[in-house]
Amino acid sequence: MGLNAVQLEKIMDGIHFQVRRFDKNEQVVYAGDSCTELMLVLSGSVKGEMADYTGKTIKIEDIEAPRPLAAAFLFGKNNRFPVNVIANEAVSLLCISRPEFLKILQKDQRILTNYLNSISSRAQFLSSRIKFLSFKTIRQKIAHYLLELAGDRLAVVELPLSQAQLAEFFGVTRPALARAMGELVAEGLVQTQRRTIRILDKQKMNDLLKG
Amino acid sequence: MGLNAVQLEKIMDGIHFQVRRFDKNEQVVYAGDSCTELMLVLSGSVKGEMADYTGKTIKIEDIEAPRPLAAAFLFGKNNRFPVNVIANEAVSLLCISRPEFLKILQKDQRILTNYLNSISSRAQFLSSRIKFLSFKTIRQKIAHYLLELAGDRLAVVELPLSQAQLAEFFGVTRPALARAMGELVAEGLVQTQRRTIRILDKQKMNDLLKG
DNA sequence: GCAAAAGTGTACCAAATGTTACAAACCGGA
DNA sequence: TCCGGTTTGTAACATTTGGTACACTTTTGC
Repeated sequence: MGLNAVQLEKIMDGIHFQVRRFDKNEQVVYAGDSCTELMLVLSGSVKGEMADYTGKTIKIEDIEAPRPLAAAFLFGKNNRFPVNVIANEAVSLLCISRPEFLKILQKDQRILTNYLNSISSRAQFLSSRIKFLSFKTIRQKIAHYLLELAGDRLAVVELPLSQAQLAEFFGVTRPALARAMGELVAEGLVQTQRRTIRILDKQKMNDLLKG
Repeated sequence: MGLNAVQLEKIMDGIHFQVRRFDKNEQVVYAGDSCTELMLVLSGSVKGEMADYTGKTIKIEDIEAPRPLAAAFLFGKNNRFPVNVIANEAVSLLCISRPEFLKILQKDQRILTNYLNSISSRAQFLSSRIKFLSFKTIRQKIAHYLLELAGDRLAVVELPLSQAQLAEFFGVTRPALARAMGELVAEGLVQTQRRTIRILDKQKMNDLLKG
């Protein structure tokens, strides 16, 4: 973060790289392709799609400039792309081979730090996601989610997602989520007014997580 | 990987570090502590424990020499240890501050590569674990697990885990796992003889994953 | 201000899994 | 060989969640 053109030019001096352009809907990489280069989205955006077992594809995520593509797969044991990548629009990608990229990392500490931060944050995100998925019941997921959102201080929280989005995030159906929420209300643990939720009994909410 | 004493000495030249020793059962770090140093287990082993919401602690993992401690938390957005770390036995730790460690990474490409590989592999592992957890039914988990184990060629696989261990890995109860397996047998998709499993119909097994 | 769309609360039944219990098959050592 | 512990197979019942449908409320766009 925070590199100007002059600094960039200095860093890229003596580094081999190439810029590739793709048109809208053009396939950038195929799932299973070997991942030997760092690919950076310079302009435009691409989407990662995973081939469903049925053959139909589902979108995993959008990657917009200036983010890297599959940063966790350039290194590590598995060097094959897990997804198909397709251009959302006209897009240009900066491609740098692994050895060249290592040179850059060794040359500039800011880039090294940024890259380490990026993949570390991803590992942390995945880790917290797994912790979340390990809660068995919907009640537990709600309790964990609300307590996290409220922190130590607050008793009233505003949901940042619609019920349907929240249900998808939880990996459950919307009616099931509404039902579980309704039970918590009936038991006097929370009060709800559409997206506004007041936590009445944090102690009991915590108890839910004991399993 | 693959650094001898002379090489190490050369790398560590001019680097500030310290070696700390802990006795058995001594607490090495507290959950919530800020993580500003790389900590490397030189000898002995430590365990990571998470404080349950009940107050009781559960063991997360053992870390033995020569592995690093919480490598994903030295960088990234969240720089606080997620777990308590306690010495399993007399243990010595090599501690290097983040700036000093960055110096090392810039100085030696092998260490840089090793470190990048380590974090990346972890992210990949977590990612595949999430994919696995996202299968809804036990049948799907079994199918995915067996197909992965068998690969393209084999039809007969030997389970490396007991049914109880497998159930825990799947995050389900043992009887439920046995029941689901029994149904697959009844439907003629597999044959089982305790831990030995023959996949009779790979096509149908694949179809299960379509959901 | 009205109509359409989106979001929410609730009910019903079906499907999947957890819980508990017990019997049968295996395995190791005396 | 026999015995005890472990692993595996199975059953009955309770609980949780998914699937679907529908009424109601709120927001959005015209």
